[in-house]
Formats: sequence, C-alpha cells, structure tokens
Amino acid sequence: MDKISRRERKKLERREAIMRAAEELFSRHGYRETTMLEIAERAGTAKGTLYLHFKSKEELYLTICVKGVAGFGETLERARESADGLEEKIKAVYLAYIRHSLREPSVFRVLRDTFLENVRQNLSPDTVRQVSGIIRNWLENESQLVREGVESGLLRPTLDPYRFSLLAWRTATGLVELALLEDPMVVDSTQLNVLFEESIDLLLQGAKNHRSEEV
Amino acid sequence: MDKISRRERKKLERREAIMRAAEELFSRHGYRETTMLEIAERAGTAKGTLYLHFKSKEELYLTICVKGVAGFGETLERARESADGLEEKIKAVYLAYIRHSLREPSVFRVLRDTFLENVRQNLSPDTVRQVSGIIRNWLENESQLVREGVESGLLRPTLDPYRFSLLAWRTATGLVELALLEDPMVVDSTQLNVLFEESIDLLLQGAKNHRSEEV
Amino acid sequence: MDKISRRERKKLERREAIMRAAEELFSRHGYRETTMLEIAERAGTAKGTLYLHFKSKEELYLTICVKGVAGFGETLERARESADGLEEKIKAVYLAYIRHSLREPSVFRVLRDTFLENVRQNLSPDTVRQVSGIIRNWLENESQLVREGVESGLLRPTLDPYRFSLLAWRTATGLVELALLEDPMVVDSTQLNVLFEESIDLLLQGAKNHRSEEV
Amino acid sequence: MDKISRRERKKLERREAIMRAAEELFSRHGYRETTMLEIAERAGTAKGTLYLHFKSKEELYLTICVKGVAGFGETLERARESADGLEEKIKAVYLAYIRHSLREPSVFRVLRDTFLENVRQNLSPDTVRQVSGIIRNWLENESQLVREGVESGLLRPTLDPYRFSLLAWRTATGLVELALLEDPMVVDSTQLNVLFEESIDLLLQGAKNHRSEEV
DNA sequence: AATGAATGAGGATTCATTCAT
DNA sequence: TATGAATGAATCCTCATTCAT
Repeated sequence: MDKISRRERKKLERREAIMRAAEELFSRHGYRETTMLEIAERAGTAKGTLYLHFKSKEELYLTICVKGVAGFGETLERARESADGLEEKIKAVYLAYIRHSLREPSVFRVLRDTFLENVRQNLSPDTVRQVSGIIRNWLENESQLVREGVESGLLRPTLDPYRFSLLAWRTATGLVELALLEDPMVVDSTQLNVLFEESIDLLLQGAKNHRSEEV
Repeated sequence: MDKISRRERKKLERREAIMRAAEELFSRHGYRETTMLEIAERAGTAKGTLYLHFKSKEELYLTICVKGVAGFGETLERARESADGLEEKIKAVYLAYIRHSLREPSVFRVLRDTFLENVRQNLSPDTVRQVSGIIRNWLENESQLVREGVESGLLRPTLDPYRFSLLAWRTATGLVELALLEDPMVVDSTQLNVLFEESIDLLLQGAKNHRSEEV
Repeated sequence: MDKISRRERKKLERREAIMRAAEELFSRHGYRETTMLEIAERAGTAKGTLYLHFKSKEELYLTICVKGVAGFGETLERARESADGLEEKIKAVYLAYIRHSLREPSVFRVLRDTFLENVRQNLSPDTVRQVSGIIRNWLENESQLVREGVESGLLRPTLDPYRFSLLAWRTATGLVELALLEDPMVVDSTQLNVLFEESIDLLLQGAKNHRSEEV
Repeated sequence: MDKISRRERKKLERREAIMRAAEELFSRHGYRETTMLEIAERAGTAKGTLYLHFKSKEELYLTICVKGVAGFGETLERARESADGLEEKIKAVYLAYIRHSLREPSVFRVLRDTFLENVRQNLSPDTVRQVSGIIRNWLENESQLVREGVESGLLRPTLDPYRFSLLAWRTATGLVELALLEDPMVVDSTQLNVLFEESIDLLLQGAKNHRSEEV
C-alpha cells in the first residue's frame, strides 16, 4: 500500500509538473502557439506521457482553466470575508482580483484568453461555457455586496449593482493587462501600483450617494 | 503614362482588397488561425498574389496594425475637436474610442492582440515600439484635457491627469472586449450600451472636486 | 488556353500517378498498413501533394474503389454482350470476372478488402454502402441471365436466380484469392487455370434441368 | 508441489484468457486495429502481463492461428467419421467447415487473414508454410473421399478429385465470408442458410455421373 | 509474477512559402 | 503580373514495448 501510494504520488507530481509547464507556456504563447512537445520538454517528460494524464491538448488547457478559476474564486471569497464594512469589502475584492492576477500571471492570461474570441474558437463550446459560468458567479457574488451598499444608502439608489460589478471587473482586467506587459512602455510600475487603489476609489466615489453626504 | 497609372491603381485596389480581407479574418480568427488561402479567397485573388504585395504573413499583419492605429488617432482627434467644454471633450474622446472600436472590431482586435504579450512575440520590437508610441501620444493628448479640468477646478486637484487617462483607456478597452464577444454570456447588450456612458460618468463624478460643488 | 490545358493535363497525370501508387500499395499492404508517405514516394511527389488531389486517405481509397468497381462493371457488361446464348453468356460473365481480377489484382484486392469486416471499420459507412450498391447491381444483372435460363427451361425451375448468382460470385472470388497468392502452396497454376472453366461448368451442370434433358 | 501446480494452473488460465480476448478482438477489428491495451483489458490483466506470456503482438497472433487450425482439423475429421456413405461424407465435411467457421468466426477470420497476401507480410515464412501445410492436408483428406466417389461410379470419371476439393473449399470460404459480414447488404441470412446446403448439392449434382443415372 | 507509467517512433493532416507557367 | 500546383516542416495524437516498483 505504501508502495502504491508512492507510485501514485509520483504520478501526481508528474501531472502537476505538466500543468505548471503548460500553464506557463499557454500563458506566454497562447493556446495555438504552444505545442505539446514544448510542454513535454519543459515538464521533463516525453510527448506520450502528456496523453497519459490528459486526453488531449484541449483537456489539458481546460484543466488549467478550471483550477485557475477555482483559485481565483477562493482568493476573492477570502478577501470578502476578511474585510470589515461594505465599502472595505468591495475594495478588498477588487484589489484581491488584481493582486492574485499579478501573483499568478499565467492563470490570469489563460483565463483572459479563454474569454477572448479568437482563442475560443479552438475550444469546445462546453469549455467556454464552463469558464463563463464561474465568472458570472463571481460577478453575482460581487453584485450582492454592491446591492447591500445601495440598500444601506452608501451608494446612490440609481446604481445598478450588476453593472457596477461588471465595470469594476473590466477596469481591473484592463489594468492587469497593462501591468503584465514585460515592457509596458506607456506607464511605469509605480504609477500602476498607485492606480490599482486609486481606480476603485474613483469608481466608488463616483457611485456614492452624494445627497446623503451633503447633509 | 495614363496606362501606367491605371495599372498602378489596379495594383493598389488589389492591395486594399487583400488588406480588408486579412483584417476581417485576423480579427475573427486570430493570427494563427487565419490562413493565407482564406485571405486570398476572400480577397478574390490567388494565394501567390498575396506574396506580390506582402513579403510574408507577418508583414501583412503589421501593415494592418499600422493603418488601424492611424485611423484611431484621427477619430479621437476629431471627437476632441467637435465637442464643447472640457467635460464634454473628455467624454467625447472616451466614447469615440469605444464607438470606433465597435465600428471597426477588426482593427480593435488586431491592435489589442498586438498589445498582448503573446502576440508581441511574433512582432519585431520596432513594430511594438511604433504602436506603443502612438498609444502614448493619445494618452498624452487626453491627459492634457484632464489637466485643464484640474486647473479649472472641475476635477479635484489631487488627481493625476495621466493616470486618469490611463484608467479611462483601460476601462474602455475592458468594456469593448466584452462587447465584442459573439456570445458575451455574462451580460446582455442593452446593459453594455448603458454602461458605456455610465462608466465615464462614474469616473468623472468620482474625479470631481466635490468640495467646490458643495459650496 | 493551350497553356492552361497543359497545366491541367499535368495535374491529371499526377492524380493518376497517385492513384496507381495507392492502388498498388493498398492492395499489397492493406488500408491501414499503407502510409500516405509511402504513396507519395511511390508516386514521386511530396506528402502534401496527395492532399491537393484527395481530401483524405479515405477519399483516396474510395476513389480507387469506385473507379475499380466501374472497370469491373464495364468488363462484365462487355462479356455479356459479346457471348451468344444464355449458357455462354453466364459462363462468359463468370470468366470475365475472374480474368479481370487476375489482370487487375490491385483493384480486386482493394474491392475485396472493402468487403471484409475489419477493413470496413476504417471506412465511413457511406463508402461501404456505395461499393456494396454497385456489387448488388452486378448481381442483379447476372440474376437476370439466370432467370432467363430458368424460364427457357435450360435451368431447373426450382433454381433461385439471385442465389445462383451469389454462389457463382463467391466461388469466383474464392478462386481468385487463391490464384493471387504469390506462393499458393496448395495448388499449382495449371490446375487453377483449368478450375476456372471447370468450376462454372460444374455449377451450370448442377443447375440444369436434367428431366428435360432426359427426354 | 501442489502449490507449484496451482501456480502453474493459474498461469495457464491467464494465458488462455489472453488468447480468448485476443482472438475475439483480432477477429473483430483485424491485426492492426487491435491494441495490446484492449486485449489486456478484455483479458482482465495489465498490459505488461501480456509480455510475460507472449514475446510480442505478432507472437500472440500466431499462437492463436496455430491453435485455430488444429481446432478446424479436428472438426472436419469428426464430420467425416460420423457421416455414412460417400456423398454424405463429402457433404458433411463441407458443411462442417461452414458451421465451424460460423461458430468460431474469430478463428475463421484470423486464418483467412493469414492466407491473404497482405497479412502474410507480417508473418514469418515458416508460419505461413505451417498453416498452408495443414490446409493442404485437409484438402488431401477431402480428395480421398472424392476419389472414392469417382472410383465407385458416383462421380463422373473425368473429375479431378483434388481440384474438386479445392473448389468446394473456395466456395465454402466465399460463402462464409459473406455470412460473417455484420451487414451483408447484398443478401439476407435466410437466403444464405439455404445456400449452404444448396451449394454443395449443386456442386455434387454437377459432378455426378449422369450417364449412370440415366440408365 | 504482475503492474502500469513512461517512452518515442510513426502516421495523418495543415499551411506558409516557392516557382514554373 | 497573376496563378495555383508542389513542397515539406510542423503538429496532434497513438500504441507497441520496456522497466522500475
């Protein structure tokens, strides 16, 4: 039994090595430009071994996506729980999304690519739907916070919670994309770091119920 | 001489037909997924003809990029000029960026791809620098408007103009990406259309000098 | 126009060279054991060229089948027409089938393989159906001769014409298979040649209406 | 000693399980189409185990052939012995060949494939010679019956006994091939069943000494 | 003896690019 | 100039066989 477990552990390690290699390469070169041979070489295995662990290139990709999405979900959840107060929670989740993306750029890129039209074409509709489903789920969780903000009077009553979440998500994504460029050219990293916090402050400030503040 | 000029016109028309076809296809399917045969067929020529006009697939791609960037520049410039008032100008440029992107999705996608790390790898550093240069130029033009907004007291004095432009640009890009998905899955198009205007309103509202308003 | 036609002729020649090469190799090694590279090399072209003329390995195979079946059909038809008298016609068609098979062993083998279960599995049901359809057609033509033989009193009234055709076909096929072995081992070629005529004589003799002869 | 024999029995059982699995699969899908993994799974063992019992895929295939040939031999022998009268014996052997083939389609197919040119190429000349030898032996046994038929005046004196046996064998094989098709397309199974008996009747009728009958 | 993970040669197919006409 | 046939490197995937456990 010990022996079996040792063998299984080894297999699991291989699998993880493959996933790490694939994640890195998919993220750097995109789905189509990454070849199974490259992945195998980077993972230190033979081509055929990949197919022992994943039925196809697409399944390997999907597995990475799903794992990545799950990781994101946990991070956001933790951020929401650990912050106090509605405004703080909203900011925490927003910043957690950015920080997690920067910490795991491969995951961010793979998920983003899954979202972009031209990468979608190589994936089965099912894969795309699965990833989209999880993203929508985040957005709805986030909306709930915003809704509470509106109900509590913090944010102005005309604000649509889901649209605000959507906006925050797209803004964060746009900033991360910029931050992940090897040579951003149009901005230096200090400015970007400031912008992460500033951006959500701006959005929240704009969404506040100024009537009530003025009183 | 007339004949020569007729011949040249014909050649130019061919070249443009090829570029239109390529733009459409690169934008829909991405660089790798688009084949030279498809481009040729859509342009109504033979495969070999493409190589009379462009040295390689990559050169064709780059030519499209450069042309697209120029078109964007003109549109933004026109938007700035035709709007009245600082706030209106800022909004106009922001919305023009979005509208132009939606009107010319191919150009938007090709430029966005050029910006993303994994596509950059296929491009010469020179091309990347060229495109980046033009983008920085837009941002600086836009910054100038924001700076005037700050100086006039419309926007709060602590606002960094360049950072604000950057933020608006990334937000707009993030929204356009979503809008261009064939099946956005997480949002319907009505919501998105509202969001285009709402987003810049929110950003501007958040950037305003509320002290002065309250008075 | 002359030039175009020259080019087209060349293309047609290539196509035929490929078909000849494929026919030979499929017949010698079977469908699965034959590789596209081998076919290309034997045809004196590059691998890619095959795909200019045939969409896939299967389509190439099918094309050979269909052409082969047609050739058979014409041969049998000619045999039927040129012989005099019912009995002679039946014998002529039977022998023509054998002779054509021996003259074009590749075609015979390819068609036989299409018929055998394990080769069918690699082919689309459509391919199989198409070939089967033509074979059934032969059998029905042949049946018609036998039916006339029964009606004229030459063959015994209890004889089922279609079954007799089937039997003759299977017998002929069985003999050809033996004749095509490089080293038959169980029979020498003189014996086989005698057997070709003898076999149909035996079958016809057995099918005759002996009552009427006895009168 | 008991333990050792138990172990040996187990080993033998494994070996037989593997052979049964392989026979079934080779027969259904052909040599190339059958994978060692499939055989292992069907036999309830691991892939590696196959190589403890058989040096290679080919050796496994050959072992099945040889065993199959032996089984055929016994069946035919039994049929000859249990029938009474020359004509009955000839028919019995003929029908036994067909029935055994239908009862053990795997064996039939494997042997037939061994006989066909394209499969022979994978086999050592020795194996082919061995199988051929056994087949010739059948044919000679069968010839003996026919010879007696000629000598007794049942069959016409001009009939060559070996050729007649050859013919009967090829006819039977041709019919079995048709009968084993999953979807015969050109004939239904009722007709085929009638044809089994009808065919040997026709052949024998054709071979009879009609002069003597007429008297 | 049994296992099953790992290997890597081999096969079908695609497509950017070349070049003879 | 325009064509499109030809090329062959590159890609995904399969599977017989080996070997450490």
